Amino acid sequence: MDYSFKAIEAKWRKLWQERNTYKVTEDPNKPKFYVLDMFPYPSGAGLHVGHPLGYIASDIYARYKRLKGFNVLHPMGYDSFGLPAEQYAIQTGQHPAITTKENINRYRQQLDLMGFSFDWSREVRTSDPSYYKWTQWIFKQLFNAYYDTSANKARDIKTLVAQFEKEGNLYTTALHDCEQQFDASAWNAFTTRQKEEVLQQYRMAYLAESWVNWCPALGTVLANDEIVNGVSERGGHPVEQKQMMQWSMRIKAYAERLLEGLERIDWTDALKEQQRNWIGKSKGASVHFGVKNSSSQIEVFTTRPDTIFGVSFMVLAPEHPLVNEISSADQATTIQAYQQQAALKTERDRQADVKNITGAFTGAYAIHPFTGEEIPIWIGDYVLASYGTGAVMAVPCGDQRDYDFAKHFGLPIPNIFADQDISESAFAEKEGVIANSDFLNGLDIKSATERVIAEMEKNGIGQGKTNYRLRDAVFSRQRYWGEPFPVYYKDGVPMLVDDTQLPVTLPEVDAYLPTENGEPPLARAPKSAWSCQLGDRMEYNTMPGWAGSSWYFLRYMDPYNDKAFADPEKLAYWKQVDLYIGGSEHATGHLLYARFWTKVLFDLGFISFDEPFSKLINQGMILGKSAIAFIGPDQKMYSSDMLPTNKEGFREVRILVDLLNDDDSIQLDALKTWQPQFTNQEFVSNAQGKVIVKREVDKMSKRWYNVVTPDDLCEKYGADTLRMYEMFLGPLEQSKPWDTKGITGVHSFLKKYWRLFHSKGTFKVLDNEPTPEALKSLHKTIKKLTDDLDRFSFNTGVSSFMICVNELTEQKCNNRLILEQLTILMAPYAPHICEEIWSLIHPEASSIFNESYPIFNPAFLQESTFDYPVSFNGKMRFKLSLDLSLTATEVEAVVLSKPETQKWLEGKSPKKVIVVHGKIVNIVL
RNA sequence: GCGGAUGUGGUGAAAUUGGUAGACACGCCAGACUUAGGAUCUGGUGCCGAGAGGUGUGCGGGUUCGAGUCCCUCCAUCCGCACCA
Repeated sequence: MDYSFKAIEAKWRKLWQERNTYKVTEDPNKPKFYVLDMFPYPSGAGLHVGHPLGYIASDIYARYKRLKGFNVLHPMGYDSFGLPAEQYAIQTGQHPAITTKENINRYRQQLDLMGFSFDWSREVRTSDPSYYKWTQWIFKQLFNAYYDTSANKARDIKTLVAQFEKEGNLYTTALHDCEQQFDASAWNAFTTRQKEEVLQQYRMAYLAESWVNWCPALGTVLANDEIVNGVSERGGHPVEQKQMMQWSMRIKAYAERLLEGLERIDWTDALKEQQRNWIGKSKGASVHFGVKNSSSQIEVFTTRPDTIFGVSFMVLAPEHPLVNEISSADQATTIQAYQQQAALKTERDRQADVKNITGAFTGAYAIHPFTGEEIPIWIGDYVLASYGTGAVMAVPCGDQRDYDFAKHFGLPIPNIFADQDISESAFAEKEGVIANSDFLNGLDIKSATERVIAEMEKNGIGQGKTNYRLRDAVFSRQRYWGEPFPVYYKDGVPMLVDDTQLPVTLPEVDAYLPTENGEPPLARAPKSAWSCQLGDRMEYNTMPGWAGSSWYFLRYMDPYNDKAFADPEKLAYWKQVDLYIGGSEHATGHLLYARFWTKVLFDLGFISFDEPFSKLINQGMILGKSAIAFIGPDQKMYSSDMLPTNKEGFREVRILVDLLNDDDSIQLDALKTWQPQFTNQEFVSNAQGKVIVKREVDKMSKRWYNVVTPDDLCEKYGADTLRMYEMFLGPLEQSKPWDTKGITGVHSFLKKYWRLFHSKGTFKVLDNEPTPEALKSLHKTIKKLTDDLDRFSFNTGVSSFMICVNELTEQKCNNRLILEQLTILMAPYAPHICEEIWSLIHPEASSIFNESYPIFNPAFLQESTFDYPVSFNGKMRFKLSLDLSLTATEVEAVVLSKPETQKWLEGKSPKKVIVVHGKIVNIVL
């Protein structure tokens, strides 16, 4: 009987579904294990071979853990709100829900082909009202929370309100943006609206006028992580800075804990560094500078307070609120011109224009807090309004940007470093001795920093401060296809929709575009279209893409619960995700936000853990190999080995990779029917009559015509072959180009495995006594496989199976015990074929995945002899089989007595002989 | 500029604590079987060399009896961040 993978795979897909093989329920008698994939956004393009890479790895691991006796939660779902469906809706008028559903069906079909062990009964979709009901509910918890810096946790806003009623905000330890101070009687005298305006400055989810990244082409704001190189991540449209009233999340409150938590989780250093970098902690001091002839003060943040005596000017961001107030009359025009010019520049222009130094003098002077000297105040767009305080004390001798600014505008550059030459550039090293600095003279940087901060704190000039680059996350989007907020407005005051009225479902609209007044699409919905109609109006913004994905891993634990986002007992059973697999592109988006929400839910007592993903692996990207053909000036297509040296007038065209033969030659007839432009194409073929293309590695994408789909490969080789081949390609974390050629090796391996059980076309295993060789092959494989899986080395696992099958074939082994255990070992990698084999051995069994994993027995690997490699000066020359009972001294004696050794000694006597028992012999000449 | 990762045959790669470099595959070469084969099987295959042998893990140094692995300098590629005070 041949290995008819198609029939086998179809059969088991059906039976697994019928038998609910992968359904899992909480079982207190078993240890749990939670294996999660980053759920996909179901795009219209479907899956290519790169997408399932991580799913295959997680599936293998989930099945392995299950065979090891764990109760494994391994769910899948869809991150189904998002821009592409909405853009498509704008173009076609088709409701995004319909497109999304179609795409999900297509994804599901493709995923099913691969034989994953997902418990589909737990599927979640973020765009499903029964799901986003709880996204809205969590938003409400965030709205009703503030951050208490003394307890270092989020708390119910009621606690804060009670405090305000008792003593105002004079002694509060809550984190806030509130500049107003009030006592209890003042608070109690506030109107509802005034109270809410104050509370907004404390809430974890808050409404505020803030600088946002506005993308005019998409008609919405974007979070920082949604912008790549100054343009939108989706679509690549330009982004500008704009002040708008927006919902935000006070993620800054968690900066330190997000940093600290990284110490406790098993993620790669690369990813942790990316998050650390994004959070951007820097220690320094906040210093207040008085302004001449003004009561205003300028607060600056500096990481180098030790250089305070080197300050020769100050620079404010053009948008700094004090600029207009302090500018002198004669400079006002210049300043305004500069401000306008800066405002016109997009973030991208500013970035592109780093070398171009610009700025303007305000005409005002600051007073140096220690020397009392007058310091000119400038504005310049190299100072960012959104970082620190939007103002810097410029120390040109110690900072290159300040140095360049000073040179450009002819400002003084006093040197405060002993023995440092600053005639060419600033001295920015973190080691040195301070000079010309009054009480800091002679101190090194570290002690000077401590000393000056102490002095500042004593005189009330400033204090030590830690600053973070992380900014609060903008949470509203002016889009249709997202979660509506559970918020309405009454007299301009935002109010929460009551839990009983959740979910606030997405209302139908007549178009998925902003209104004429520039309001978000939801403003188009008539009152009657809303699931609830409260106050003067509902909130028209929707939540960003990361809202639903920040907590979905919790919903899998209890996806149908309509009383809570998940049952506390189930949450307590499954806890964190033990293994999370997905791409590294989410480093500063999803992975940060999910950690943030988890910490808030933890603080508020809803869950018992404050990190969502205890181990995370980033799978590498599978790249495509594009096919490039050359069209000559004569419009003929040249085989790449027929190109003239002078390629002038030649152009390159990309050809669909499906049109290639294995030797990279084009199937010419297929090409002619592929696109009309090639219908009458003429060719310059090579000596073999072929037209060969050049292969180039690109991202796998439709636009490069280099997409390889899992469907085609499943059809041709079967899912088991594809699964194993994807693992065999190389280490999971590594990016690598896809090359279908090698797949035949894995496919013939599976056939070879199949043949172990079949002699002369019939299935046959024997109950004889296993041979020591077979036991050795098996147990070597058990050990290797377990080690490999424990370190997520899936590629070497596949090799081990090949070695084992090669050895057993060599030994003509068809012993039942050996082959059974091998089959269980292989089942996580190749579930269909192994399940089929298992059913042939055990017709009564419902699934191989109810068996238990083989146990390694070192006794079978014990050897009595060892082939010692004998090296001379570290270079291996020959091998010598010796009894392992020989001691090192005995080994040395035997080795030295051998004629082989004498030959390599060339009459010399060895200086030294090193014998490592059971490892190596090295003779030093 | 800062941070991270990676450099090993024609190709994908392996070598887990310093101990036989290139496992396992693809490809290629030779052969067997075959009407045929994109089937199956056998043997070979880092490079130089007829051979003995030499040489070899991005470059250059170092530590060691012994280095792909540890240390230092440099180079290249990829990724992330970036006028962050």
